[in-house]
Amino acid sequence: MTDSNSNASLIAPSIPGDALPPVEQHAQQYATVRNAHETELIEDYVELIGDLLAHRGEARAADIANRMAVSQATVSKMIRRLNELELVTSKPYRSLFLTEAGQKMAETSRARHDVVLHFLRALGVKDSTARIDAEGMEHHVSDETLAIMQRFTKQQQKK
Amino acid sequence: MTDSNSNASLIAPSIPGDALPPVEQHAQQYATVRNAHETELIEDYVELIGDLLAHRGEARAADIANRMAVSQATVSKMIRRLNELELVTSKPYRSLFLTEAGQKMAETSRARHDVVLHFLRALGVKDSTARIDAEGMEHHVSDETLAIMQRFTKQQQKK
DNA sequence: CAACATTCTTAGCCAAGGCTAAACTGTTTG
DNA sequence: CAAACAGTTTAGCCTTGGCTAAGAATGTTG
Ligand SMILES: [Mn+2]
Ligand SMILES: [Mn+2]
Ligand SMILES: [Mn+2]
Ligand SMILES: [Mn+2]
Repeated sequence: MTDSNSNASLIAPSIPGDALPPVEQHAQQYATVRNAHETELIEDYVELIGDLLAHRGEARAADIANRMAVSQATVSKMIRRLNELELVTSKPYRSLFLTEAGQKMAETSRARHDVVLHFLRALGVKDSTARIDAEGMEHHVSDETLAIMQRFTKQQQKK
Repeated sequence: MTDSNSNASLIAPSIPGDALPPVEQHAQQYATVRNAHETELIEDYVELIGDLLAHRGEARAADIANRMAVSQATVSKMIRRLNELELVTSKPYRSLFLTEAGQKMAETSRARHDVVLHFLRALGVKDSTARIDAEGMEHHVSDETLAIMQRFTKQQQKK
């Protein structure tokens, strides 16, 4: 039992209230998350490569390693994967470039990332926190929610 | 773009199109996400086990497998991990139970999950979408953002 | 232009999180 | 009470995404 609702100004008592969702719906939740996890690192790489190309003119493996706080070996291996997925082109020991498909993914990811980041700031989250949260959240936000976030941000800015 | 935001007094926005963040800050973003990914599946398991115990009285591996849309073998392996982490206790072929630490994690995760879910609904996202988004987002929301979400939800409910 | 520094790749290791197939245990029921 | 069935575990496989250490390519500079 232990029914001491002392400082429970929080949300859910959870015990009697909310029932479990139906199995199929519940399963769908987890499956969608697993799915997002398969693509999110790829998206982050492609988005970063696009940003480096846009802001620095070139995208070197060492820059990616530094920005991601990951070893160069890890980046090198990932670049081979991106190559196989035909998202980047690369000659050994040279800067990277995005394929058509890569550019498209970079744009989409960047746009989505920005919507989430601007939304969090509009909500009142401080910039450094918003950046951290957005980096993870972006991969788990549906188009429906994204549209609502965008509307909210615009509304907030009018005031 | 070009943030005309109230509390963005921190980083200089500069050029339209947002400059890259400083390397250390950028690296911190990715590192935080990697960190979250190490614990999120554990949290989902523990949270689900807590919910099953609360709503069904027992938590069987088969139920978890069904709800997560994952094989029983996968669940069995994960239960061994949860055991080693001393989050659950289990006798072979019997229902699971949470340790003290497990109960604490379940409560914390459930509370956070609910805050995110209720926030999304308060924003105007439809329930089925909100549930899916919340399942992924919850692991990437800072305490700061969580508090703001909670405030927003309460505010919205007053209307 | 030779030496040194930086960058990049390769090889080999590891843990996490999936899977299938097969064996084992516990429960139900004919 | 012995089968049959349902639930659980184990074994073995795979991919992803990290790491370190070592060596090869490139770039810089005395
Ligand atoms: Mn991103
Ligand atoms: Mn990201
Ligand atoms: Mn979750
Ligand atoms: Mn995630």
